[in-house]
Amino acid sequence: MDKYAEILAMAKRRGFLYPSFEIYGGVAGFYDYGPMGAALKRKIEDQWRKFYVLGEGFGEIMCPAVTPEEVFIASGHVKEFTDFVVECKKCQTAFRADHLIEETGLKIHQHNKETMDKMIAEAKIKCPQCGGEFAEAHPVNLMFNTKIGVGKNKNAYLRPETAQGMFLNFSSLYRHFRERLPFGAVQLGRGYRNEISPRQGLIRQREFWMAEAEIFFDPENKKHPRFAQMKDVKATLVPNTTREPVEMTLGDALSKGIVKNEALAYYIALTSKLFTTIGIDPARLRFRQHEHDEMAHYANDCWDAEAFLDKLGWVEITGIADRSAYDLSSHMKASGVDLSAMRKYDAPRTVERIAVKPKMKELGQKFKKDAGDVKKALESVDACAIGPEGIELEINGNKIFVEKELYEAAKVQETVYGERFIPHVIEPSYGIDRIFYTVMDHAFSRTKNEEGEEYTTLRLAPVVAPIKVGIFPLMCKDGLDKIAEEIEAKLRTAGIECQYDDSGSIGRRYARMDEIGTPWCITVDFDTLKDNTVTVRDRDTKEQKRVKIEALAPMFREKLGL
RNA sequence: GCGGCCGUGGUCUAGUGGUAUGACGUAAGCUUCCCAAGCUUAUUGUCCGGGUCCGAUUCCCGGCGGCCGCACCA
Repeated sequence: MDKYAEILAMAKRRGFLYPSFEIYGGVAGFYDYGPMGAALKRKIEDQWRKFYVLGEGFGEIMCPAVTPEEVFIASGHVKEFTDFVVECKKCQTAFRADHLIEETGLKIHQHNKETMDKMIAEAKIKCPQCGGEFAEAHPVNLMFNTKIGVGKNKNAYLRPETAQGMFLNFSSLYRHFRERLPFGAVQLGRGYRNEISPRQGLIRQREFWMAEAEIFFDPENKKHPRFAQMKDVKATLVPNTTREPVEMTLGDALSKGIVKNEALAYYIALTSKLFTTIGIDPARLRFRQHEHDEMAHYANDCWDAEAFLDKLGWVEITGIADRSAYDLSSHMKASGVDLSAMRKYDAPRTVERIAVKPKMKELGQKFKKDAGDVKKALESVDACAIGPEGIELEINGNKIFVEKELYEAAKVQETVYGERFIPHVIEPSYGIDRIFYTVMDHAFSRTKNEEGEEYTTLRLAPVVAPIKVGIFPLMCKDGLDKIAEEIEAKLRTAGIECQYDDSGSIGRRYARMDEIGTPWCITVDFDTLKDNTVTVRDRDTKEQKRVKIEALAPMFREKLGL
């Protein structure tokens, strides 16, 4: 068995992961977290919250997964998540229609079935594999489709990312954070993608957990107020220019222009620190800049955190993207709601501008029910758009001309306190399940004991270990088990997860704890009866030392930083 | 989605047209037991559906799942 298979077998045996719906044959792309897995996952999430909510002071929000269609039309996901696929009639190989067409040098102006079929037919594109004819294109959308309500219902999708929730609530969040940038909102929840063929276990699921932060910046100032604290953090960077890994501090990366702005650099450093804290091996972690054609439809720069996994190679576990103003602009346009922020001037400014005052009586007679829209458009028209004979406007997609008799244009003086702009967004987006698997993979260690048997230890960082302490009576005799049970109760009261075990030999019990990554084990032995001490055994060094029972809870709390 | 290989207790595995082997694990007990010791006892299985057959875990078909390759992975 390879290490990947070993980890999955162990994960199932020890209660970390179960294939979902197993008694009905299972469904690919879904996993259940067992008691150990759910605990480990939650502890990873807790550390993430410690960095983003406690450390950064961001606000955690929770939004529905079921999302009406217009949100994803505006965000671009309906279009970008739909691929047209064609299959060869002869050899059945499937290709993306747009890729085939673009390879011939043609440009696609409309992403629909008719255009794709027509272009493939006209360009006489044949199967690159066998030269066969293609069948008609069919759409493949990666979002789960559903309906809201019965009868007159509304099209909806399960969200493929949690980010949209932060954008939709931008105005409320902006007010919540007292209208000062930068601020961040975060969300930890499930996302859904109807993958065509999910494989590789937790790495590509159809329902998965993500932890996303959207930090809103003034585009003129993508500086991070606490960058000084991060400038000496080292990370392995792979820029898209050289494509060579280099280890350097984020301060250097920024001054050399490898990372474009302070905000991106800050979150690369923060991610590196978070991952080290939860036990990801820095030697198997790198940050790779996306190639220009690799970037998502919304991103203008992106660095992926990639972890090296046994068998799978380098796998993306986090994306840190500069989404610029893409999302807020799109939603502003689609919803008609203002999602801008205000950049206040140090002192109010007096400006002179030409204001257009519509004459409503004439306007009403000419434009009837459109008059209201015309009035709005006139009032916000730019001075340079005013022609000698009138103003050309676009109302609901129609070009109209407003003669100069229908309004008055006059210079006015106004006090302006600032200017409005659409904030830019830096988005660190963490794939929790992938991080979970990385933590398992990097902690998993196999050695041979003296008898040459394979021995598994999960070297989890104590902060994320599901069980912190195993408690064993050496034997169930002379009240040793009673004492052990009392210690268990005491540690639980002190907030330390522990597990009592009196089954099998002492070595077997250590082995069980080692396999689920428990960092410490306590053994109550016959000396305990004499001097009230127990042995505390360390998972990684296997060293034992005697500790007074009363000293146990404070000692573990200190080790765990509680 | 397509093609290839595969599917036996919780895990790994033997084997078979006549209800299935072993190991590990797990549980109870014995053993002053500190790194999967030993002994006794218990425990659970042929992925699902259909077909052929007196009889299918085995042969055939379909589904589901896994692995590999192609495609996909904003």
